[in-house]
Amino acid sequence: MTAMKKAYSVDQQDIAAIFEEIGTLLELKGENPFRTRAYVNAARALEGLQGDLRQLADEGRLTEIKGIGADLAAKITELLATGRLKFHETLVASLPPGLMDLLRIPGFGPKKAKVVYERLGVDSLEKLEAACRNGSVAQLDGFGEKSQHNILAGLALVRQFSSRHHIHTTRAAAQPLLAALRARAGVLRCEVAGSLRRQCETIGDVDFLVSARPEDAPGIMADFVASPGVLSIGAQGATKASVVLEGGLQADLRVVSDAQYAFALNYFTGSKAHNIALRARALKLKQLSLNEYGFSPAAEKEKSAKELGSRIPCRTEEELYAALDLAYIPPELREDQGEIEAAAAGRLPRLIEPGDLRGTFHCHSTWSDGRMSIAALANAAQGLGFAYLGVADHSRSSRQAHGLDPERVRQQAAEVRALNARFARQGFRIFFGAEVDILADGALDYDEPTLALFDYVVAAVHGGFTLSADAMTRRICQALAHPRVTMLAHPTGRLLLEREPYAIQMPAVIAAAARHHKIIELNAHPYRLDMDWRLWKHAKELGVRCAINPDAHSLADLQYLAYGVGIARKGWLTSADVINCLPLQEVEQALERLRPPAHPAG
DNA sequence: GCCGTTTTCGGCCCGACTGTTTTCAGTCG
Repeated sequence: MTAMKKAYSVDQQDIAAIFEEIGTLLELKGENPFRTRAYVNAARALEGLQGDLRQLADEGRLTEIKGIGADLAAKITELLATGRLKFHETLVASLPPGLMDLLRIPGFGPKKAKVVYERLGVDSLEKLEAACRNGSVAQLDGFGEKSQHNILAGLALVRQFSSRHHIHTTRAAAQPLLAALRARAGVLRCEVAGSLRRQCETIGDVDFLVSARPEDAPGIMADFVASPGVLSIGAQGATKASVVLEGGLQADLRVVSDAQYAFALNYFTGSKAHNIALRARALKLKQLSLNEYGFSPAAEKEKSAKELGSRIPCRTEEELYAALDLAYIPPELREDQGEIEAAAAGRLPRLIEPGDLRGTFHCHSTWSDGRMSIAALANAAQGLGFAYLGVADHSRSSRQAHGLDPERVRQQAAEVRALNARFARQGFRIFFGAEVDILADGALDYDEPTLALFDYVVAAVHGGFTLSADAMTRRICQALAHPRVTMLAHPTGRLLLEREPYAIQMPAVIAAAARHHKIIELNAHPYRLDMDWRLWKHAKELGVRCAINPDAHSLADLQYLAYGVGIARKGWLTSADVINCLPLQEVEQALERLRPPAHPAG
């Protein structure tokens, strides 16, 4: 294995975070806003960068990254070489550490933070609260009683809720509101926009978009802010309202005319980076300015599309993209990660859809910690229209999950054989697998004769979390090299949203999977949706196939496959990249190819 | 601080809402 040791453990995500922070700090200091934005833009560029930043730096090609010039290239080089950035440290030291916390308050940005800091010496949430309570904030220029009151309300929210929410809980909260909006008289078209429509793993807030006649808008708005579950109203105007739902989720509603709907849907779906790139394209290609109301001639700034209607009317987003000579770009891809170039060249993939799944793997039965028998799981899979289902119960070291010893594995194998004899007539098959622990030394939890009983083996990490990132990565790569391993389970093992993923080096793991022709599991369980979608794009580029697995313990868990498909779509995956999309016979052949012959008798 | 078919200076996406203002700045998306 190649040495994975690095001089300093900063990667491009760390550098992006530092640039992001520099942007905020410069804003707090009242720096030139365009200089500030340059750092934020550079952070975005680094977050989405495919390939090896260190290699680019070594080859002196950092300035080839859009948004990185000579100055930022030098700062990246300094970070890679020393793990630190003098400029950043000086900047951090020049401001009190608690100042950044103030920005978490809704409606409270860098300019206001700067004022309360310079005029009142407020440099923490606690001091801000005290300053509001003794009335001194309301005395400041540009502030008043209302601002002071809103800051106190915002402080309470910050303390009560964290700022991002899982797609699973967000969709559950959004569903009834969406249904109510669609059912309301006067609502012509209605859709969820924003990061939820883009199928992002975590959601900052929910955006609803409605088209309606102007005279209907106020009533729709009033009903929305009075919906069940609304905790507080942040803003309510003629076309826009913003509320906080129980659980701390923010929900925004925009109402536009039906002629504006396609433009607004596109605009509010984002991402921001995608929107900016689209507008730049409209200006360059058509000399048209694009906003949420339509296209307008760039030369006539004062006459907007809002007043005159769009220069190019579009009823749907398909028409909007066509007006820019682009193929329709699915929401999941709208991250300015090459999708516009691909759409222009007609090279967009046909993304995987939920209906493409023919089966799934990694389901737990009552043999270990699942709640359904194997037969019940198989029936549920048939109910979903699947042609196969892989059972993969825990190996013996996972004692808390009633992992199976070799003797019970043999008993389970017999049950699966008996069931398959019955299911074969219906063209359905149960694949017999196991979720086998990767032990501390990188070895597998069963001996060779036991491993040879399985149709496939899912290797999984369930312990040793105190290992260093390098050691954990080596351990996983070693398991991937094992001939009996078919796929790697929940690679980043993010058990809960609030917890950090295991500190492993995913690019190295993906490279190992490519080297050994192994499959990487895209775990669809909402609390384990793991691997950033950018890594799936990277995996695809290396030809690594994935398996979208529910890690199911109950019937309800099988529904989670939809989340896995969403993440797969964000990673540009097509049905060809996902083994679950193969028909039964081809899966049998594929698993057989990955499976070494059993040892000769003896 | 970046960028360039307007290329080494002078721009940098655009609009709604709020609260403070009497015409606008700040924040947000």
